Amino acid sequence: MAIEQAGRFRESTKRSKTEAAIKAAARRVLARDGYHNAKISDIAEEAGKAIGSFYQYFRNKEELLLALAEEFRIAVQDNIGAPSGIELDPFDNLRGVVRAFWRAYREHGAVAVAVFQAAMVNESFADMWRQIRAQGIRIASLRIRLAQRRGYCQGVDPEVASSVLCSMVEFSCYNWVVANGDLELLNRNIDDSELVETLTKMVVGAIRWREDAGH
Amino acid sequence: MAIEQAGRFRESTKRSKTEAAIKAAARRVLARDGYHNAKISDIAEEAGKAIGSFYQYFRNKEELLLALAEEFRIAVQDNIGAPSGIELDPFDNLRGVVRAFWRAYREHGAVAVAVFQAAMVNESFADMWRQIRAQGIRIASLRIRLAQRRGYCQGVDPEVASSVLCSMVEFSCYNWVVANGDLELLNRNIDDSELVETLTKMVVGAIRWREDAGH
Amino acid sequence: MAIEQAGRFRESTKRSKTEAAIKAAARRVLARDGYHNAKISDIAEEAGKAIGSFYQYFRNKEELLLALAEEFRIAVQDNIGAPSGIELDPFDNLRGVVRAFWRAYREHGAVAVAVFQAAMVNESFADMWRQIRAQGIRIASLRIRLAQRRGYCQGVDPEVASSVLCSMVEFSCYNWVVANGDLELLNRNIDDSELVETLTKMVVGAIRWREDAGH
Amino acid sequence: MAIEQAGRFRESTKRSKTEAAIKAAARRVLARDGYHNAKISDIAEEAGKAIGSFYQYFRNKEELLLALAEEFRIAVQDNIGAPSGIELDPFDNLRGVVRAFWRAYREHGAVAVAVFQAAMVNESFADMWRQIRAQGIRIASLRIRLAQRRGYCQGVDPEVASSVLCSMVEFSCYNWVVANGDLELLNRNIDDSELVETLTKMVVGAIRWREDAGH
DNA sequence: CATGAATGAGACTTCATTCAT
DNA sequence: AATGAATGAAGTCTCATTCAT
Repeated sequence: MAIEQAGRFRESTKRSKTEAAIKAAARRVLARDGYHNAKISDIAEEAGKAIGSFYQYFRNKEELLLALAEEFRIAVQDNIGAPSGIELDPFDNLRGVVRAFWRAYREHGAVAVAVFQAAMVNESFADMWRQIRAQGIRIASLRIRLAQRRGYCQGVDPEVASSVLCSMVEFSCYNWVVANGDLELLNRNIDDSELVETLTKMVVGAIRWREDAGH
Repeated sequence: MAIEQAGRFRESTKRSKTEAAIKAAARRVLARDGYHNAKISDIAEEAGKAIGSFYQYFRNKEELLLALAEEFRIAVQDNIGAPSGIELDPFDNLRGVVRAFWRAYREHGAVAVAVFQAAMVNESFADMWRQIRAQGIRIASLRIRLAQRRGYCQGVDPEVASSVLCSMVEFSCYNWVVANGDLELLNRNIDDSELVETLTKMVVGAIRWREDAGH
Repeated sequence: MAIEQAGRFRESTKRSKTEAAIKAAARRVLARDGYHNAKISDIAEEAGKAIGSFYQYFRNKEELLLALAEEFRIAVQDNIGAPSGIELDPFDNLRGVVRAFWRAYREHGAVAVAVFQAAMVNESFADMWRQIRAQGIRIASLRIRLAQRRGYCQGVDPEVASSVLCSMVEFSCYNWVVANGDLELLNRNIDDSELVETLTKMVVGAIRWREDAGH
Repeated sequence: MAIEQAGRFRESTKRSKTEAAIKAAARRVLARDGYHNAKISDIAEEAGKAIGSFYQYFRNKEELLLALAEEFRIAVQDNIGAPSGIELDPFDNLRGVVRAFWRAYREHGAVAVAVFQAAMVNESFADMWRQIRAQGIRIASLRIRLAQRRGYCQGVDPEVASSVLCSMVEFSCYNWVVANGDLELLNRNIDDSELVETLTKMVVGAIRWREDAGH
């Protein structure tokens, strides 16, 4: 029985090893070629496996991306979710969220972009994309309401403002993290921390204003 | 000679008529199907022309998009660039830019998105995309420098801040204008003017802050 | 205008020529390899066309067979339908039907068999097959009712008897016409007319009996 | 030695158990999906065995079907062949044969159909099919000769007539037994015994006629 | 013997592009 | 210039078969 268990264990290890190899290869190919240019055969080759092996684990490219996206979603949640003490100052809290998002993007950016690309062409990914965004918008809108109770950013709809906030963070990360974003443009060496710092300040600024503040 | 000129005129008119028909059809198909799903044959059919006619005017889909993008760039410039009196208050000025961008996006959104999609897959479009962004970043960074001279948003790099600003505007527009952005999410009837209003307030807020402002 | 018409005529001629070439090639390949072994590429090659040309005319193998089957159905109708004077002696009439069916099978056998093969695997062809059979059963059952009114084959259901009759004719034709049926078995030179003659006699015999006839 | 024998016995029992499970599963899958759609993996799964186990007992799908077909042939022989008292009236005798065939078909129809399907595509199965038919034709031709000696069905070749007879029986059984034959068509509840009864009457009628019988 | 992951040949299908009319 | 049939490269996916455990 010990042998049988060992056998099973070894087998399932082999199975998950191959799957992991394919996923890892997929992330690399996705990062390199983008979702639309990523061919199954390239992914298999990158993984050092036969094409058929891909289909042992995923029905097609969509299902693969679905699996990767799930991992991304979990990563974001793990980074953001847990310590988001609502008891904190809403601005400090937002700073934490931005940093967490940036970190997740740094690691899983290729997948996030791939989902985004797929969403442009495929309705089920468009849905997933909206879900992910909705999650972010909900989180941010809570902070905005808190800020409003303290007298800030009066007269704007919290969800709309939250949508803007998310766009700001997401797309900044996209343009900085993903292939040759604006950094090349800026032609200067600006390190991660400065980017996040500035982004955070502006996120906070975008909701920490009062109508009556003089110019 | 008069006849010849008339002939040429008629010819070029006819030529540009077919070309215009194809471009118009392309815009519709792009809006409907996205760049990657837009087939040459679909565009030709939508234009009521034969496939061969497409190749009479464009070498391939890229060239077509290049032409459309050029029109988009001009439209944005016409709306924003020229008369943007730098003499104005930088915040009022930014408000104008945001509104202009929104208007351009409303009209040419499909093309903008198509260029964006193409940029994810094709290096030459990625370059074009960066150019377009650079244009926007340069414009915004001027306003930020002005604001900084008045004591606002000290301690941030104007180009980085400008990059964030552009991301905020572009991606908000993207998510609102393009197919079922966040609006569906919000599940509420929010009209254009409120969206732009909020976006503008936040854009301004994002740079109109002082470190010493108490909570 | 004459030129335009000529052009159109020439073009449409070209179009239908290619389609006809593919259909003819398909019939040959179907006869040679059977439905399941017939590859699109083989058909295209046999027609001297590129694979892509096949798809210009048929969405897939099913649609091709559908078209061929329609021609078969029409051929059978043309051979049988028209002169089936119900005023004739029912037995003479049946003889004519058998001969007509045999002739149709001789010419379109490969298609008939292909439909039959496809019907074993594909529900929509199974339906078509049942339709074709139903047509035959209806025709035969009329003759059987006539025969019954004259006192023959009492006590059997006309539709069931008709089903048997059709099976007899169809499957005899199948086994004789299609690749090396029973003829090889018989190892003798038996010509068409004797086969049809015997088949006809037995078809007639199968319904021209009376219960009271002594052994 | 006793132990060794016991071991062998147990082994061979186990062996045949797995083999039997696969065969039984194959019959079910064949009935459900047809020969061409029946995948090895489906059969293995249906048997609750691993794919590899299939190859322990059969070299491929053909060999499996060969084995099943052999069982079918034996079943038909057992039902018909052996004790078919030639001393009986040839018509009574034919009735018995028809009933026997119908019974065999009812039980092993799926295999018979599978062999038939395979014969359409595969020369070695075509051979087997002809052998099986030849067997039936030989049996029936004997009865026909007997009938001819008594003055019936003069002027027809006994083998050809026998071929027709076999086609009638086989294909009627096929159309009635196999998925949604003509029964659906008839749209009526007709039970087995009536079908066999009618089939038998017509088989007999098909050879029990005299040229001189008046209309 | 049993297992089932790995393999890759082979079939299908799409679509950008060409070219003869 | 306009047309659209013809083309075939390239990608997707299936499934019989092998082989290491």
